[in-house]
Amino acid sequence: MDRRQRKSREAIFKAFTTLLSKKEFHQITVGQIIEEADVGRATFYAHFETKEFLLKAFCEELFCHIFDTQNHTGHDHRHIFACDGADSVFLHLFQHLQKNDNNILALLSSANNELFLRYFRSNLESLVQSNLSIFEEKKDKNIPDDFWQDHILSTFMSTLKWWVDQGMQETPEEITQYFFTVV
Amino acid sequence: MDRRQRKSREAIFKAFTTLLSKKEFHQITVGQIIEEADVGRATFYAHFETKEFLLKAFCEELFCHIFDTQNHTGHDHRHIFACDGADSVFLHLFQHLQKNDNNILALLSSANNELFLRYFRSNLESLVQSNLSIFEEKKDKNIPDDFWQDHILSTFMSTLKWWVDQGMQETPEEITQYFFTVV
DNA sequence: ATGTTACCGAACAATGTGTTCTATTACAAT
DNA sequence: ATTGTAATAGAACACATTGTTCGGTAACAT
Repeated sequence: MDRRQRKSREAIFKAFTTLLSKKEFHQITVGQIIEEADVGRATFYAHFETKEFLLKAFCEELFCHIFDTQNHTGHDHRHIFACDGADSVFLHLFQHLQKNDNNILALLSSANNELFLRYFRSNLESLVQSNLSIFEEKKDKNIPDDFWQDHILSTFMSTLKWWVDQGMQETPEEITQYFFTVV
Repeated sequence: MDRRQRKSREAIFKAFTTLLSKKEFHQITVGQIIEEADVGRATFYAHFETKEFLLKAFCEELFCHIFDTQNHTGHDHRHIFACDGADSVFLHLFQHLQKNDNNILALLSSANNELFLRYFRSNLESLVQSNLSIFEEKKDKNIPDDFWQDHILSTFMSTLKWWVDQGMQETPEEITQYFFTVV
């Protein structure tokens, strides 16, 4: 990719992150983004159709980074699926989130970001699906599979949200224990 | 209240409900509301500061109707707290929602309405608080009280959302059973 | 060195918001 | 029934935001 393109794209992402830490998504304007990013208006629209597409691209990069199953060799970052052995993927995910990469928590805790939460949830969905066996013993036979799956997903999301809203005072291990206790 | 005022207010509420059943909140404009309600622009702003305040007022009336503890005598509507005896308030709430008063389900199932969900949740909060004892036996002592309370609340919300999104094929009794099973 | 491509900056139309004004009409109280 | 009050319609208005277009400039790859 052209260096200029990359620079503009990154400047926009950076500006977007900065603004997201200060205010909600829907009250951020394109004008603010391009001012913060110091790029021209036309440049923004050359990169992203609308503000929503920016969020979409932003989430995709973020979730790719967090959820991606592939190991990027030569990369010091360990993906959650690369974890060796005993730890649950959920603990690993909580640990990962605690680092607050890319200021992701600002998105989780701010008031309105249901779009972000939807992306997060849908990315988490496949993770839960491939780990359903962990919860098999806890499942009651009287409830449908998809309801059960939805419940695990929802419980993870609300646990995470509760953790962040409370200021993340618990360790990832504790929060994982809470999660497994209630589910 | 002046009959003209009441008429305008109701016309706006009605138009708002109609529009909400067709599209998401954020893509409804004031222009569309006043056209549907057939009131003047200035009239709308004489009643509501902004579109958000309209939603706020709308939710307050709705939740007052559903959650209010007072019995309006001479009113054929039975409030959930007026239920006599054995049934849980949660079953009663599911039953109530099944009737789809005021098209409330359009708000629950449509894509973006996190504002509505927040109102719903905060209204439900006190209901859960005053019924915490029901779940006392299920509570694990290793988790904090507020986490437990948040979990019950979140589980109810996600159960309701799942029910609506799936087309409400289960009876209120079944869905209540699901709810109590997973919580 | 050259052709391509992204960039800036400004201007632009289109849409939506919230305010203000005047004239009109419904209302309530006497 | 009359009269003063208050809500309304309707239009105009300033303002903000969106997304597009265009010409000139500078960075890029080869």
